[in-house]
Amino acid sequence: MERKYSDEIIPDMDGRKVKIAGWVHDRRKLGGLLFLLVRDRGGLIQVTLPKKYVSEDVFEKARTVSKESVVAIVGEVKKEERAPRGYEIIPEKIDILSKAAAPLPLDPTGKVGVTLDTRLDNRVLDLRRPNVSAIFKIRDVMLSAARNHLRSKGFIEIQTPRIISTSSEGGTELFPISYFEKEAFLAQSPQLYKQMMMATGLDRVFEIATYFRAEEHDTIWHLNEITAIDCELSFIEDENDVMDVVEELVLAIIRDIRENCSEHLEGFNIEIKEPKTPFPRITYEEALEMLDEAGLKVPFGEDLSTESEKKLGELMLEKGWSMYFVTKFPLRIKPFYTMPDRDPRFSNSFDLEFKGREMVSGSQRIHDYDLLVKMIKEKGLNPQGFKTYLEAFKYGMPPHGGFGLGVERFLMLLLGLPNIREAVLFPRDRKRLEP
RNA sequence: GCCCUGGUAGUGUAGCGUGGCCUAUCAUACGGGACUGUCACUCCCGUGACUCGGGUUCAAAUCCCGACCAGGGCGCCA
Repeated sequence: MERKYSDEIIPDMDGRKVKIAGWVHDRRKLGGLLFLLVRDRGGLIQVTLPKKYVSEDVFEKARTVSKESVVAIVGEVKKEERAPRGYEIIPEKIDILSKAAAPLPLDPTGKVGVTLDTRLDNRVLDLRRPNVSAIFKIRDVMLSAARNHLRSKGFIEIQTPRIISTSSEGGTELFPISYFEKEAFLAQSPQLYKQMMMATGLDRVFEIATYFRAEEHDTIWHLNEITAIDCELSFIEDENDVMDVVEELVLAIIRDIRENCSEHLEGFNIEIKEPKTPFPRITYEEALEMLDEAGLKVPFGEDLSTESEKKLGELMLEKGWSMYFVTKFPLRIKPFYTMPDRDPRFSNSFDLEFKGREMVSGSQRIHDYDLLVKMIKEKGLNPQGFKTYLEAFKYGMPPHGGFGLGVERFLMLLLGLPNIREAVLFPRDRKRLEP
């Protein structure tokens, strides 16, 4: 008999024999009456066992089966107003496919609290909780929305190497790995490769992939293994064209989630609103002025501290803006490939801020070979290490720009998750390598 | 890397300031029992813990030192 999911059964199927399967979520014993709540991907199903009407064997199995055991049940659908879904199953057969050990290391029904550490140690059980798995159903919609949107805008999806040689954009630390007789590293971003793609004539590319950062940070906001949506596009005027792409992408994702995730969003105490558009584009200098007026001094030329970034978020939210760009960062604090502004102190760069946190970072890139070599040297890096990257700029490179969007950060901010680790199935941080 | 806070049954917690009355609280889970409409069912009985190592003291869950682990903030970083 074909298995049915709980949400495929309706009260009108009264009298039909069905097979269901799932985990024993809870059990309520009332002497001669026993309720078994079975959880599957579609939710919970009530299996009702009146002692008089089911076989002794079936009743005994249901009475003694441990919570979270996997069961398959064949029974009759009974329309019943007193049951949670308007129907219940009266079983004629119960197979215990896998017994769960007791007691459980955490409570999937969520009756008692549990710390994040315990949850992550027992992540598989944790993910059985509907509120937890909902995050990943939403994440799925997020990435699918991003793909659909970008494709509709003429971007093609690419895959660049995760294993890279020494040459990199500098900045963040890399994880070294052993690659036969050579030294190699895990990719921190697809930056150099996606730029090289601009010299191929593909014009617009995107990549959704995992990257590795060997930073020893330890916050609710950082991971050592992250997922990013990276885009790069050619023939732009300046960074404003890139910001247009970011804005449309972010809006497309939020709209898709609002449309398709209402069920998954139920457990979150949050209403996802479409941010006010167009997103303001305030320059670094303007941001500094706003902060100065609010009593927060940021030394000119320095990056915004966490405190000032959060403060700026508050100031913007007061004006009704939950999402906004900060543009024209000092060239000095940006990577070598960032296009300088007409005012050489600044750069054609931007961050997209959401709730006072950086979620996207992007810029117009340098497409001129000589300027690029000059900037590499100015950053104290050796052009020799960027040989293959630089080759791509020698034989015709269009003006281009791009950005990277942190998927976990977006998900965390959108859903109001208290810790970025919640947005990853199996987070990797400074201390955690298991599970 | 720095600063702050914490570590008590399977899980989540109370107790710690002012050491003794802790034979360590409560909830939930777990085992047993009663119960035919539960939906955090209810009720009765039971099992189960002071992170580790030193120290102070007549006496340490409680005070001190160290280690390990965790939570938060900052830095670095995106």
